[in-house]
Amino acid sequence: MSVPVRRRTYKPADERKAQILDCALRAFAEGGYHATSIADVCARAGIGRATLYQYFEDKRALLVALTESIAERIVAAVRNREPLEIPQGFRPSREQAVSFTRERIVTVLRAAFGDPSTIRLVLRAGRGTDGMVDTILRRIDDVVLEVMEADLRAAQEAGVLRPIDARFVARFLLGGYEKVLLMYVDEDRPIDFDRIAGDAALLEMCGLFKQE
Amino acid sequence: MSVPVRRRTYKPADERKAQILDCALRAFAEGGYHATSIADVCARAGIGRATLYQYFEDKRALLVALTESIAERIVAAVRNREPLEIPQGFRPSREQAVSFTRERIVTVLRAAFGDPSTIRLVLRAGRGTDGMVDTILRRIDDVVLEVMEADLRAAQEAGVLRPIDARFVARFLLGGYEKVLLMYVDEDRPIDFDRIAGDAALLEMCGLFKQE
Amino acid sequence: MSVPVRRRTYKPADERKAQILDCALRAFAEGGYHATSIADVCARAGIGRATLYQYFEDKRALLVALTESIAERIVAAVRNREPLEIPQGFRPSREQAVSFTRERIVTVLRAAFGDPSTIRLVLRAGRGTDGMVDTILRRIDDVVLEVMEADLRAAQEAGVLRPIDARFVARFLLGGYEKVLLMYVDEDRPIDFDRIAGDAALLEMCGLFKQE
Amino acid sequence: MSVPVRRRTYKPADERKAQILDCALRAFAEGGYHATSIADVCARAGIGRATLYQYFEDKRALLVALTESIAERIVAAVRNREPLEIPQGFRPSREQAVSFTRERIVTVLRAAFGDPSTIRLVLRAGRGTDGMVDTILRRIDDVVLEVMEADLRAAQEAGVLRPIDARFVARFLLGGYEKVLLMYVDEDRPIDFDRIAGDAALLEMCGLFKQE
DNA sequence: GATGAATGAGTGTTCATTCAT
DNA sequence: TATGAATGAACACTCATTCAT
Repeated sequence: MSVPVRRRTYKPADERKAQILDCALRAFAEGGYHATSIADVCARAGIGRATLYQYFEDKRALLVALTESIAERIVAAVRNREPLEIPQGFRPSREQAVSFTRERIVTVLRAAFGDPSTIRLVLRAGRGTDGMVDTILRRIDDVVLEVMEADLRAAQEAGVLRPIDARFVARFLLGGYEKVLLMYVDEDRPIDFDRIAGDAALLEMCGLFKQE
Repeated sequence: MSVPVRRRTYKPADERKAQILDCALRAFAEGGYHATSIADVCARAGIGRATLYQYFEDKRALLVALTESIAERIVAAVRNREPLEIPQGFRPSREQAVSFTRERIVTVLRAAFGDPSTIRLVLRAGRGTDGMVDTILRRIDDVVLEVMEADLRAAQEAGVLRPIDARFVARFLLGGYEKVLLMYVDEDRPIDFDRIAGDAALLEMCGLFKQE
Repeated sequence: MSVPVRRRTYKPADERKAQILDCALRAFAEGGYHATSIADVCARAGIGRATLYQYFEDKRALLVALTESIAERIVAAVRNREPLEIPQGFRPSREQAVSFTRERIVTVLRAAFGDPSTIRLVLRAGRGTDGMVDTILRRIDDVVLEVMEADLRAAQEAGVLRPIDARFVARFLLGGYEKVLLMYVDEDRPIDFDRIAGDAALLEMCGLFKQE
Repeated sequence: MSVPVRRRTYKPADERKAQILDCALRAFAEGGYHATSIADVCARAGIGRATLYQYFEDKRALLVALTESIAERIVAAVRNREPLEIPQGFRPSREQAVSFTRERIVTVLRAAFGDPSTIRLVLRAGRGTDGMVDTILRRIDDVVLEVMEADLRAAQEAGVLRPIDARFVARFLLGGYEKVLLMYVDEDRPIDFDRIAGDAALLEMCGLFKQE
């Protein structure tokens, strides 16, 4: 029956800012951007509503900053990978190709989509809320697609992969990963990156059709 | 400087209802559910705001009805397909498998996602707006996945396809199609179903790895 | 102890708009623009807060519209006067000049500043609240000064009045009237236009210096 | 992109207080009381917001103190004048009267309204913001009117001036001076006290009516 | 069947002000 | 003395929704 008294807490500015971003991420991911009020975010952070406005212009700016920070992380993770180098005349076996692909996939997925809130925000909650945010999300897409395409092209040029339109394939595969990740997230199951990468690698490399 | 005078128009109830649904679809698809106001929808339909409430309980109900109607269409389209029947001992060639797959894909895509507004609504605008709507969208997903899985299982049992987890594969492929469709829609290009189906069929069946 | 239940009332749009303007005038005049909340204005009008926003963009627009409407009234009143025509060679006596001046003054004051709320708004509450409002208030000033100057010039050219800078004199006299009006208003006394005009006319025409 | 780093500065208490008052005067005069935030004032003074509260209770108290200090200055200036003494039976010529009046006017105006910020604050920005402030402003008015009236009465009793209601005349003239000063200030022109006093003295003493 | 007018409930946002250092 | 950080209290404003015609 008593109002929960919250003691004023103090933090250095950057810690507080980071904390707010973190709370916002979880709040937006769980409830969606529109359904989440500034009050919700602040309650999570244990701060007054006005405090949030010391760090972010407005609600929109909060989402933009949040998305931006995620984008940076993902872009860094993705770009950090060694570029694919296929030695002149190298002819991997099917098993080698599958296993190699699996490794590459699992690394990126883990780095970029390690936590469920990020997945939800990037693939759902953020989409269509605001022009600026969409732009940032598209940038993420573009960067991820770019490295996927680069990989594909390199392998195609080395004669290892079939020459299907790399742009198309990259899109298609990314869509596949996203859908599968969302499945885990929606069902609230811990994401089994190894399994996903294993199945996907096999599918990507060898297709479904069973010969002889 | 003058308010555009709108003459009062009369229509039979079901026509009006259909018209409102149509306007709502386009409005929601273009601007997103939250960013679209009842006033926007009514303006498109050339009716007063109060009129809409004669046909729909509230904004949410409007979206639900809209999604429901789309769900019905898609479910019908998807279920309408002949179930996949593979004659005992039939061994198709790779070319046959690819071409057959292409046909099945193109049919479903056309039926289910023939128009861009539907794609936008089902894959974006609707998601995460409301529990009921999400349920319906999940139903669409489930139905589509169900037939895809059924196909896969049948072909696996007939020994034609590799035994990768059918549930996973169905998800993955559906995700791929969705992402590619969204690409077209986002870039405002007419969707080239044949091309998509062609590339996807090859990828699905044969994978990327090139054997000599 | 019971919440005062207010029945919803209906009015044609222009009546409501006029009523809101009227309530706003009184509210702003009494409490000042900033200290008056939208809720105050609405309470006076017996309407819900949202209703006000059907008629005015925002609080600022309300004040602008209000000032504009007052400006129109004053400008009309002031411009409506017969222009001063002094017949060639006419030499009025001092008494004639004073009495004539008194008449002109009383007419304009009555027309322009007939009610205390208007005086308060124009001379106080409106000033310095907003660029647009200030512009309108300046327009009122300009128009009033313009006709005062015109009168002065005409009389100076006819040789009836002393050639003191007409622009200066107009300002100075207007300032005098305003200050006196505010005195009445501040002391909440009914304004005695005849007395004001009488004293002012004598002062203006004959000055203080007593010649025997 | 970088926040302007402000080094912490230290000052003796009364200097700081005076400095804050000075900054507040200019800030309020330029932007008006309500539109000026505490932050604005502090930015001008180059101090943190919390520092201001070491010197003034609150925003209102700041304005009160400011107005008070101005009031003191004006009251002192006005009261400092020699009281008007007219020798028994002295009959000044018109020219003497005008010239004498001019001198008295120019002295007071210079002393009381020497700087534009003060004019703006006293005649505009301060008005109607707060009961206490209004009281102080009224005190200024009263004191100024009091000496004007005293002058007038003395001269009337000496038979030099026409017996028009002294209270009214004082108001009227003060209003005139104020309006003219504001004109200069609004147009951002340096105030030409001599010219004002010259024209006003002539007008006051002799009126507009031209006798041959 | 249609709608102009009215509104409650809610949200984002601001700003003067306080606390802890 | 000075201030960065935190905040309550207030307020403007929006929008889905309802009422009376």
